[in-house]
Amino acid sequence: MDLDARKLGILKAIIDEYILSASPVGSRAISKQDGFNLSSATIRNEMADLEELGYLEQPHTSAGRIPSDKAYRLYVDQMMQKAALTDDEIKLIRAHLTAKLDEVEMVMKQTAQALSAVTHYTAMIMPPMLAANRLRHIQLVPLREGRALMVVITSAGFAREAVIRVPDEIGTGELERISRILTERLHDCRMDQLGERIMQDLGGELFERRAFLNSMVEAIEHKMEPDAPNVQLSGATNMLHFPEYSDVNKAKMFLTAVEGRNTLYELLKRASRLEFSITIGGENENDMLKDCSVVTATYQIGEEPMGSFGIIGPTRMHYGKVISVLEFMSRCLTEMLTSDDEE
Amino acid sequence: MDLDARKLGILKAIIDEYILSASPVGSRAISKQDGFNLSSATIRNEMADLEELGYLEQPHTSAGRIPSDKAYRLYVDQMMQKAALTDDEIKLIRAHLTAKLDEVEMVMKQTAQALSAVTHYTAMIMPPMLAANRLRHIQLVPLREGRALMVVITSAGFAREAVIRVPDEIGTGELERISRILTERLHDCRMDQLGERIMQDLGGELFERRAFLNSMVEAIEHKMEPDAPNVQLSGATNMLHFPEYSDVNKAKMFLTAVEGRNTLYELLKRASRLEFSITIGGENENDMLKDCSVVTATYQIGEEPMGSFGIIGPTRMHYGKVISVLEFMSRCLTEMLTSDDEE
DNA sequence: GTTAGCACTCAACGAAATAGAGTGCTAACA
DNA sequence: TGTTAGCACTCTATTTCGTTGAGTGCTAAC
Repeated sequence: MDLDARKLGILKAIIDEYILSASPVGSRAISKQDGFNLSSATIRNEMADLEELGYLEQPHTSAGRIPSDKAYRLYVDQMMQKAALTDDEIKLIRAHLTAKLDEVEMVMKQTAQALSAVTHYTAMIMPPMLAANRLRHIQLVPLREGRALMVVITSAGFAREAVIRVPDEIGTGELERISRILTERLHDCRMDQLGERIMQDLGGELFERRAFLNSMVEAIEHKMEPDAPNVQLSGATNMLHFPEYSDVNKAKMFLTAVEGRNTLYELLKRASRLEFSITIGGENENDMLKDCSVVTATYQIGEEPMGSFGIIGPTRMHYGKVISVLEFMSRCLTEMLTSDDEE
Repeated sequence: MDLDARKLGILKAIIDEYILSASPVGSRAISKQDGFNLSSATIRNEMADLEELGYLEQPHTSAGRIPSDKAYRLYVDQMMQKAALTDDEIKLIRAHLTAKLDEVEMVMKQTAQALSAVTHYTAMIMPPMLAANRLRHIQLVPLREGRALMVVITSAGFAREAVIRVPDEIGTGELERISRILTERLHDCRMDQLGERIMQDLGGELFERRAFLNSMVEAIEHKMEPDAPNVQLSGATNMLHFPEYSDVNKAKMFLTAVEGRNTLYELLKRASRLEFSITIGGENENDMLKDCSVVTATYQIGEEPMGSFGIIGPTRMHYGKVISVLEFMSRCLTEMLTSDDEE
């Protein structure tokens, strides 16, 4: 028994239908569709075959069939057409993004909102990883009693702050001097090499400040990698509109899983290695997401991949549309973050 | 007919019971309690009176009674005892807050999490309003092509960044000079008076930079007030545990209302005027929150009120505990943000 | 003023009946 | 050999209806 063209066609029709209706698809519904001039009985035979092959499942004897994860995988890999964005959708996205966004955090928030608004699924995005950025400026500003605020600014215009301890013997003037020397010497140094460079280059001139520089490096390194709490989430409640989540307990499970950002953080971190990824139902490592599909993409600054973002929805997701939206958004983001109009 | 001591006692017993059980309280349940040596029939008579007075409601004829908003108001104003925090609760809060929190945003996040974890309700917090802070440092860092990153640092150690346009004729050296002059002259100026001061004081020395300074002031003012998207939220899904929200639609309504932060922002902004506030059910202006109670408090830096935070829960909320938790948290936050150990 | 007693109400629960969608199989057909 | 009509069968979802039990309101007696 083989997956011939007709079986494929029927499977595609079933998946398309199920994505819309969310309820098991019967043989009659398919046989009535244009294109197949087959009776429901014939479709039934084919459906039985497809079930045996693992592409369809039957919730119970007298129900229609629903696609399995395996079917979605086939669908995504071979059968699906991308759905171009409508003008309205593009407008909606632009409306979220064109407002003057001068903070990255705002860009992240707006992106997540745009994604969830346009797809009606749940959107998530991880802020940029700054490892590949280059240093532009370091400034130490004294606060009260042995503390200073260190501000580090990168080539792409990101700023990171941290409060650090300052040994008593370092005064305001000295902080200023250290700032100036570091800014001068480390200009254009990759952020993830800052540690080595500070330690190597500056042995001479700032030798007696070794310990202090060490604590600065530590603070910088800590701030460059985004953390779980920095993951932006939007539209988690969208899931409640889907019949899959009409059961309060399922909804609770899902919402609890995404509310603590750790799950999403892991997801996005792994996803940042691939330009694009689709994970369907059981393919997810996280048990909480066994009924969900996750589609992710990445954005860049210049040529350098900076972070990832994505959509979580029911396995019965409108993949074609989601993929198009993410591709579009990836271009938008890369453009926004790369252009000079952005922080 | 009057609210005598016995009626008050019975009302309190009913409210206490209902807060625990969430289901209508019958006369027998009260008459069996120690303290009242009254038969259920007597209680029934009193309950009928209390209903007539507007303190109790009956979902249907043969059900027990539930407290009205008016009853909760009376309860909160006159009858309730504060519930001291248990050691475990204090530990839980400290566990969230003692981790080295060097960014305000992290403090906000952790506070919200601690509040929702310890109360099992939904917590929200608004980041500090910096109007009353004083300027500590201004730094302009050139980015590419006519842009600079402006970093403003305040006395309490907060930093705000904004990308601003720089006229072509202003070079790197000039940016440095402007930074230095502004930092010197405006040192310790209240953030909300920065605009006037810049414009008045510096007419002479930086006269030809008037337009540029103007755009700086504008950017600063924009960044000092927290925005709706900055409101931190935690534990929204906690509400799903309560029988009040076992209906998916109610849950959806609530979650949608809090997901868009605007509602909460309005709530907290209004709340920041009062040191403490309790709003019960229908007292809420927002229709979405007619079934909820909102309890808010404020935190300070030094003597200056900085922002507000609060709890949203069902009207059947454990007010005594929530109030204690918020009072405790208010002290914690004020201490954290005031002490030198904080950004 | 308090209480026992009783008839009454109403939501909640569960069993039984019904409807309807859909299947699998068989036999006939092209 | 693939396709189709027909039919018995299965199983869920929905409705109906009786039952249960918590709780009330009222009355009459204490």
